[in-house]
Amino acid sequence: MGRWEPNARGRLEEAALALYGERGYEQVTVAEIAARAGLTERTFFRHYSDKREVLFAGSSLLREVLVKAVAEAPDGAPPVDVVGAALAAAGAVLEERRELARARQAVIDANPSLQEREVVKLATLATAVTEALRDRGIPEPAASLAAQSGIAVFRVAFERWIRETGQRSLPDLVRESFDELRTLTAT
Amino acid sequence: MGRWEPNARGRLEEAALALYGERGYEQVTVAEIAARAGLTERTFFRHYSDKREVLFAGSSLLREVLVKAVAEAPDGAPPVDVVGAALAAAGAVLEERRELARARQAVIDANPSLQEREVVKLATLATAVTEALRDRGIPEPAASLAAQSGIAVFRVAFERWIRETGQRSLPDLVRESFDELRTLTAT
DNA sequence: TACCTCCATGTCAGTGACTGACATCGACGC
DNA sequence: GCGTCGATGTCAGTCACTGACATGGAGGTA
Repeated sequence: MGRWEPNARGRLEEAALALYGERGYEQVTVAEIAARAGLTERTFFRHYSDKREVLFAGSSLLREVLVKAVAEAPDGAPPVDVVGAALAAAGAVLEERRELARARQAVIDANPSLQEREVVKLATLATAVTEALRDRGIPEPAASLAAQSGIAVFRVAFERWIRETGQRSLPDLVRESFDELRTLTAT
Repeated sequence: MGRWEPNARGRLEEAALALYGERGYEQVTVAEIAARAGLTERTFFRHYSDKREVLFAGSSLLREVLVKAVAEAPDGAPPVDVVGAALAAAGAVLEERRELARARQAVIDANPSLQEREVVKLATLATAVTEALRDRGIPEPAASLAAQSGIAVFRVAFERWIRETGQRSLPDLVRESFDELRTLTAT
């Protein structure tokens, strides 16, 4: 057994989400989060660059999944389909963490500075997808347009998925929202 | 004459831009900005919610111009033209402050946390335009699409305007970029 | 076994952004 | 003249975030 309990990051993220949910983001100090995780404030800042970032660590996983899915799409597939498949893959990742995602989103929705960070993270995802598309040889501005529209679709689907008590899976909702965009732009 | 020098906000903004430009955003303290403006740190925070906001105060003027232009566009004009006219109006506002805009953008481009705030401000502008369009009876998703594409066009034109030493005015560049978008989407 | 290096974490002392409470004092209306 | 108002000052405090240095188990090496 190590000198320290394992999975410090996991404990920090769990503690932060719980405390932010209980008392609101601004009413929680980093020292409290760290204490709840059995760590010190200094260690928190070694893992996360700031107090918000602890809520957004998962977005790097999402980015990897998106980029990988774009890279591995069949040759010659149209950009729209490539992005659609990538978004469905990302949706599948979140599908298994629905309650977590819901709690996290509630915290973000209650605080403007967290929304600010969320917007940036989404923009980062769009940029990553754009670059992955360009690596497939898709030229601008098609790459940017497809990526940004795709992220917009994902937001819509994600919001429905969070809001509904329903049975539909996130990948299904992504496909559905995507079809709506297709319908719109086909007119 | 008043008890205080007039135009405290103007002095704060000028001092902040100058200091950020000279030494970089992070190397400047709010106390220094306030001192240069002949005020105290506390007064700075009465005018601006945080250290970044002093650079973005002008965006509310831009929002007003955009919303007003959208509202006053001729009845029955297609959304695209409404947005185009609004962007040109906003461009005209900035046209008179080119060196200011250039200095400000250089500061923003040099600091990620300022870029974060900029992204949020642009999103806010897009939302305002969307609402103004909906007030004209333009339904979703046309309103959102037109607004967001419009802001994207504005960003492209603005970047060219900042970068070029050229003679072309920002409103002209806005129209030019807008035509490029039209060409793209017409295919 | 003894030793050594690594590295995640702890400890401590800062700096600076931001806030709340209260004081000040010209302008302005009465 | 007098009272209110509003922009600013003053002061003390909290907390996010950082740099420098200490600690001690893990895992490798002689």
